[in-house]
Amino acid sequence: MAKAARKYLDAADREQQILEFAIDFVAQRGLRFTTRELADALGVSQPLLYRYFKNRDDLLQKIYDEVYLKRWDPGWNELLADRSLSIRERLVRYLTAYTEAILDERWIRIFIASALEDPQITKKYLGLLHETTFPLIFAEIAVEAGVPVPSGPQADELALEIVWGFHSSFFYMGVRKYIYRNKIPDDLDPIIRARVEVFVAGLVESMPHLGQFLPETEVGR
Amino acid sequence: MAKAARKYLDAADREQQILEFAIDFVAQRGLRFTTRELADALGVSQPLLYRYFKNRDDLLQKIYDEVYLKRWDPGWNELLADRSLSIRERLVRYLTAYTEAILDERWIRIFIASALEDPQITKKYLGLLHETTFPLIFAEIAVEAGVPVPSGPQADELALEIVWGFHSSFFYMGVRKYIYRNKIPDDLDPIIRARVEVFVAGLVESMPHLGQFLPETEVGR
DNA sequence: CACGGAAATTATCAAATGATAAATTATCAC
DNA sequence: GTGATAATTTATCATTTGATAATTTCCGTG
Repeated sequence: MAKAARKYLDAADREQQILEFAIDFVAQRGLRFTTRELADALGVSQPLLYRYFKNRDDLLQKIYDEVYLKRWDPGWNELLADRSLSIRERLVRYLTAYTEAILDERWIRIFIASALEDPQITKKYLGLLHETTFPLIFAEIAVEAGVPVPSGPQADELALEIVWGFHSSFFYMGVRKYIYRNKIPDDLDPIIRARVEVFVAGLVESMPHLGQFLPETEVGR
Repeated sequence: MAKAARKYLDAADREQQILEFAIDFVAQRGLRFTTRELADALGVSQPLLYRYFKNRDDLLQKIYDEVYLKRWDPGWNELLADRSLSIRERLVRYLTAYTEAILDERWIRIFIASALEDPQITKKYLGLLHETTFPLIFAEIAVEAGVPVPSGPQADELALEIVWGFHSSFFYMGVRKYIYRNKIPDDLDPIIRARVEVFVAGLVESMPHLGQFLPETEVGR
């Protein structure tokens, strides 16, 4: 309350306030915003932004850092590896946590907008999925299916693609909601459970025969 | 050759040339391009653009029309309904054609950029999928599974979500390639076949039990 | 080959924009 | 309360930008 009445904020508070506001603002308006639009919407003068941020790009960089950092929970991979739970249950819990983290207007819109502008910005985040989470999911389902994880570059690639397809469908719900502005169901739990069921059942069923989809090159090796 | 040497093109030719060039240009630079950048890159003067396009927004609108129109083949739905082929084969053929149509840098990047700017632009295209193609796919797999298509709003929604998840994974390959700039496999055929196999097998297997994922409300009705 | 009309460029504007410097106002310590 | 200090605003610039008007260049036709 004392803070709210003040006109002159402490530098640290003002910087944080601008940053938080800018995140929402940029999520709505996209990267074409002007510094004046932002300052007007926040109710401060435009040059004030330059007291806290070196320039427009510096502000954007801070926005990216703030949005992307601290959304990734390293505990997720441990959860996926915890064999005291069924693989279906692990996937449901992981995806529930994951969708909760990313189904956020600011996260989705800034993620896509920044990737469109410069793919480097999102590279680190995507690498985490691609190199750690996806192989783990595939391997755990292989255990469930009772077959050895297929090896070889072609088989690895196919496995990754299968998991990509599954996993991306959850991110894509965010795209549908916050970019296409489609309605998506309020309660995601049944959808997560149904998709997990379809995916695990299908992959357990077909994993023994996935080799048939590989090019011949690897067969004789 | 006669056309190539001319400095003063026919109005219709010049308009087409600018439009084609602008599509590539906007796909790369995004919507933040300036009219001068565009004109310079094409090698004409900036005011020339205003001879052919009323203003910047008019050019953008023409770009959207050109990119979105004529990419949708109405024959796709007929193909999906053709029971002389197995459902797996139909899906493989449909998805092969579909991915070929949309795995295009200009299409993907302009689609996402325009949706980010104004979701109205992509609404018609998405409606086609949501209202026609998706229910059809689900119904055909129900036939394959030998069960009646579940009915009721909750069941419809769940069915749509399941197909959304599957179908979007192909569009998402375009996002990965042209927005994230990730490498994706050159040969998509094995991936399409494997994903179709996993999906159909999983859905056939689990469709009889999908009711368990519905909220209780519908059970007693 | 000249001449008329269409196509294109040059010149130019007013508004918008990122950024800086100078002046002003609030807040705190004493 | 008063003055020092930090926070904020006002004033201002140089560029950039979308758009228009005036001028010039090309090209087919008689």
